Formats: sequence, structure tokens, C-alpha cells
Amino acid sequence: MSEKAMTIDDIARDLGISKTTVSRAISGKGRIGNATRERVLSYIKEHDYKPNAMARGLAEQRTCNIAVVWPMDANLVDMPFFQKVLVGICDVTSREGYDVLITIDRGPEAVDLRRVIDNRKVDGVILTRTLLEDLSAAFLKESSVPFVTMGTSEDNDITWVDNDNEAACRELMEQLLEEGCKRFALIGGDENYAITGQRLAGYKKALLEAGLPFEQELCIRQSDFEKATGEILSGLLEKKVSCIVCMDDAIAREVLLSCHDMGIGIPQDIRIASFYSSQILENAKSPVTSIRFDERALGEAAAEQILCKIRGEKPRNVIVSSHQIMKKGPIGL
Amino acid sequence: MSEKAMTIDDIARDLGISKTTVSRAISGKGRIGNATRERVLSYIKEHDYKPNAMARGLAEQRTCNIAVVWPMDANLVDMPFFQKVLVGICDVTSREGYDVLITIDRGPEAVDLRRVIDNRKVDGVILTRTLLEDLSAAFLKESSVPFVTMGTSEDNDITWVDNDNEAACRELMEQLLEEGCKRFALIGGDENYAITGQRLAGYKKALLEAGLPFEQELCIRQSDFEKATGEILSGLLEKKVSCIVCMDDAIAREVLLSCHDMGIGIPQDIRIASFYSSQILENAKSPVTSIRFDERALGEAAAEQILCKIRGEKPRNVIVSSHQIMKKGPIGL
DNA sequence: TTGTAGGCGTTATCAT
DNA sequence: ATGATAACGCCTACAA
Repeated sequence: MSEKAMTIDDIARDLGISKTTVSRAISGKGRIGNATRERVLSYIKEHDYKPNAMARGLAEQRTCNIAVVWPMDANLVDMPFFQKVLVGICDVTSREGYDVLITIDRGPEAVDLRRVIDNRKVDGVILTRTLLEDLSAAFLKESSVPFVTMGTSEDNDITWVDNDNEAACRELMEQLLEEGCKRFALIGGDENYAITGQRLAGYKKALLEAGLPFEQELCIRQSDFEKATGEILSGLLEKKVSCIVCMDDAIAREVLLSCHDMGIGIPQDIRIASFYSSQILENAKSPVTSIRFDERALGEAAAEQILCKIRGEKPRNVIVSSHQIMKKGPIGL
Repeated sequence: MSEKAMTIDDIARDLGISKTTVSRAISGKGRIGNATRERVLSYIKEHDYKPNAMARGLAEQRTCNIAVVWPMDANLVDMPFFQKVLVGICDVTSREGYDVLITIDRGPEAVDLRRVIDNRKVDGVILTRTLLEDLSAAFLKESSVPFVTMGTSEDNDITWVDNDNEAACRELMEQLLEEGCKRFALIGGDENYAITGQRLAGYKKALLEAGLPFEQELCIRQSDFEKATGEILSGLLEKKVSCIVCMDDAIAREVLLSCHDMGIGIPQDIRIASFYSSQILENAKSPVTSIRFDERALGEAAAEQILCKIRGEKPRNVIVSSHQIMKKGPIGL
């Protein structure tokens, strides 16, 4: 197949018409006789002609590509998240004739993203994670490339899509309250991730509604927990905490491991819950109540909004509410 | 920033030279006076000019993109694999000024891949998994697009990179033999994955070298195992099997779960090993001996070879040998 | 060493 | 309804 690919000129010559006409038959734009249109289209089908995307891109000033920024440090917890999100994105983009260019996010410099933008290789960008201090977003804003972020942003001229983290977390808490939990501790959460704040908000609201106090001392930072897991856990037990809520399954896993080492029984001695359910705890023999989000739908929403923006339509912030409260385990290995 | 981007014409006009000269200064090709080159380059640096990748692509007939085909059905076991491979690929491509376009592989039609190829949006393709019956590979061959596959191929005009699966599996077996295992069973492996054959080969060789017979009846197909886990496990115990070797951690997980349910002790009653170590079993409280491969290096190798091929240089099949035999657990949750 | 002109494969603007 | 012709932004013989 190394014969040079067919061009619009070849078609024009073969059909004895001008390439303008051929172009019109293909694009559907501009007036053209029904007969000639059919003639061109059937020729195209028969000879399996495919327009050259780059030439079209150059003429139309667009690439039909979007970039998806992919965190390089994805751990076992968020890996399935990003994977599913990506599938959702591609579902939409491929339907609309767009392709996805992956950019690995190595640190705040965002060198790869910069290159892609500088070279004008994409029409828009999806950021798969929202940071409070987000240099990628700042850079994109400045370069006036359309983008949407996954995760709520305070910034009014940023378009975002997000799970309904606050509601989900509140629902999880309600479930736990219903099961009889009285006193809660909260562990973990990267303070630079916007999502951490929303989960915290949901947590507080649920406490408020239940008439329970929010106790700052029962709110453990991830870094502190990693340093002094043992002391913190026994401290929480002494304080009669009946449920430990973890920001995600990675934290929950640490908690489970430590409890096991320390001979703390779950759920007899204490209950464990997680604000994000990955699959890594499916092996756990101890039960963990958690939230399952619809990542694929989130990806689809992000893709739809970025395409909106690219087309010049008005995008909107989308909240995906199709989460589920999950009761996991017990399963033992 | 919505002023139109600068072009080489702008530069040429500003500097009072022709755009040919500007082009030459940028590309380094063709003779050009040192003074003018410097003048152009410093102008470019000062005004932060970036060439338009699409225009260049159209002129040079290349996209500076490669496609990476990503399995949509990636499970927890292979997800980290693909993630790490992708990072390895991007390390190399971004260094060479190439970008990565992701194509989700939804079944044998390979519609997304086809679109990308038909639209000539990439210069080459990396297939991240090798099937014995590989329609994607067949399609790529036919369309004469450079590609490399991850996983050994029998086909002589396919370029591939792979882990040294056979050697790794043999080493794992040697380790088990050293630990005193005498009789082995082998479970799992998708029969359409090329890798299954190689692992089987390593398994057989190790048995041969140890003077042990290869017993077909101790070789369980994944589909059979899933149907009748319990019977198969007790059958293996009756046959005095001392070690169950699993094709990957997903199988190992099933085996562990069943053993737990059936009250089979590990490693007292039987030992478990896996030919591929993901992270999903890091939570297991039972020890599993397994192999850790260097996925990132594999990705780098694939990227290097596809770039070779694109440049018209002679690519070679690469075997990445940096694997490690791992002894996991016991950790309990 | 530098410049002119034509080509890469489309789309878009005018005429006709 | 159709066709010349000029963009789009860059590369590259060929000339000077």
C-alpha cells in the first residue's frame, strides 16, 4: 500500500470536476447538485478515499485532538479511576471524530503539556485532577486554550465536571450513623487536592445534621498518620471513636494493616469507611463501607464539555451524581 | 493571547530576509551564514516563536505522533502494567519530540485504531499486547504503517519487544524447586495471548532440567478452573501437588480465595506462585512467590524501536531482562 | 550564502 | 451549481 494516498485532486480529475466541488460533496457545505454529490460520494466509497486530517487541520486551523493530562504518580487507588475516566472520554471523542493525546504529568513544570500546547497539537485539554495550586490550569488559562478540569474549581472562568463528592460523603456518613456509629475520626487527604476539601465539607455537614460536634483533634492529616500510625490508632480507640473514615482506599488499607498488626478487631472494636472505593480492598477480609463513583460517566461529561468549548458553544459545569454506597467484604485471603 | 500566532513569514519580514533562510536557521539543514542564523535564532527566542506542527507535518508528511493501543478491559492485574509501560513510552517519545495518541482497543474490529490510521494521524503504532490471532497487527501490516508489538511474535516481519518471560519463569521455578517443591500444577492463561505460550515454555524447561515430568493433567485451563475451582483444587491436593503455579496474580488471587474458603493452609498444605506480580496481592496474608518485571523499561524499548522504524533505521527485537523473583507476604488485613 | 517558486492536501472566497 | 484561485504555514528543489 505504499502507492501515494488518493487526494481530492485525484477524485476531481477522475470525475472531470473541480476539487472545490469534491470538497463540497464531502463537507456538505455550500450548494451542490444532487447528482454530482452522489457521484462523488459513491466514488469515494468505492475507492475508499480518506481525507488527509493534517491538510484539513491546517486549512481549518484545528487538530481534532484533545490532550488528557495523566498523573504519573497514579497509585493503585487512582489507577482504575483514571483508566475508567479515559475510557469514558474516548467513548465521546471517538464518536465525534476526535482523538486523545496523552500527556504524562511529571510535576508542576508541566513540560509535556507545554510542548503539546506550544506546538498546537490539540484543540483542548482535560485535566484529570484539580489542585488548589494548579500551575497547569494557570498555564492553560494564560495560553487561552480551551480546557476543563475534573474536580470542582472555585475559579469562575474554569469549566469543571465533578462527582457530587459532598453529597456522596454525606450519604456515606448517614449510612454509618444508621448503623450505629456515634463518634467519628477522619484520616488523610492531600491538602493540595481540591477534592479533599469537598469531602471534608460533606463530612462536616453530616455531623452537623446529626447534631454531632466536629472535633478537630479527631481529624488526622495523612502525613501525621504515616509517621505515627500506631499511636494515632490507639489514641483514637482511647477516645472512644467508633468509626474511622478514610479519605480513600489507600488510607483505608493502611488503617486495616495496622489494625491487624495491633490486634484491633473490625468491625467489633472499630468500624472503617472510605470516601473512595477502588478495587484494591476487594481482597480485604474486613468490611469497609465506601463510595463507588461512576468514573466513566465523569470522563464522558468532561469530554462533552471540552468539545462544547471547542465548538464555541457555552459549556457548563457538570455534577455527576451516579454514585453508590458500598458495603465491602468480609472476604479473606 | 488571541493575536494570531507568529509565522516564519513574520520573522522573515521583520528581519528583512526570506522565509527560506528562516526555515534553514530553524531546521539546521542547508547552508546558511553564521551571522544570519544567530540573528534568526535570537529573534525566535526573544519572541518565543514556535513552528506550527501541522504545517510542518503537512510539508514533511509526518505527524510526530505515535499511537498506543490500550486494552479497554484491563483488569486490576494489568492496569499497573499498562500504566508503567505508558510512562516508559512517553519518557522516550517526549524526549524525541513525539506525542502519544491513545487508542482504546474495544474488540477485534479495532475501529478506533483504524480511524487513526486512515486519517494518517500517527507515524507509527505500539501494540501493548500480542495476540496469537491478532487482527490489529494484521491490519497494520496491510496498511504498511510502522508498528511494534509488546510481546514476542513468531511473525518474522513484525518487530517486537518483550520481557524475557521464558527465562523469568524458569528462574521462578528454580527458586521453588530450591525451596523443596516437588510436584507442580499450572493454572490459567488466555490461550490467545502469546505470552501464555512463553510462560508455558519456561515452565516446561524448568521441569525438564530438574528431571521432572510435565504432566498434562496438572495443567489447568483458566476457563475450566473458573467453572470448577473447588473440585480442581481438591483434585490437585489428592494428587500430592506441592505447588500451584499461576499464570498471573489474578489467578493467584482466585486460588488464594478458594484455599481460604476450603481451609487449605498456605504454605503448609500447598505453595502458591505467580508468573506475574501485580500489586493486587500485596494485601494477601499468604505468601506468593512471583516475578516482577520492569514495565517501564519495556515501554522505553518499544518507543525506541518504533522511532527507529519511523526514521527508516533498522529496528531490532528487544528482550528486556531486568526482572526479579519476589517473595511476597505474609501480610494480613 | 540567500532567494524564488512550487508543493503538501484541504477549505474558503470569490466569480461565473 | 460549479470552478479558479488564494489561503493555511512550512519545506525544498532550483536559481541567482
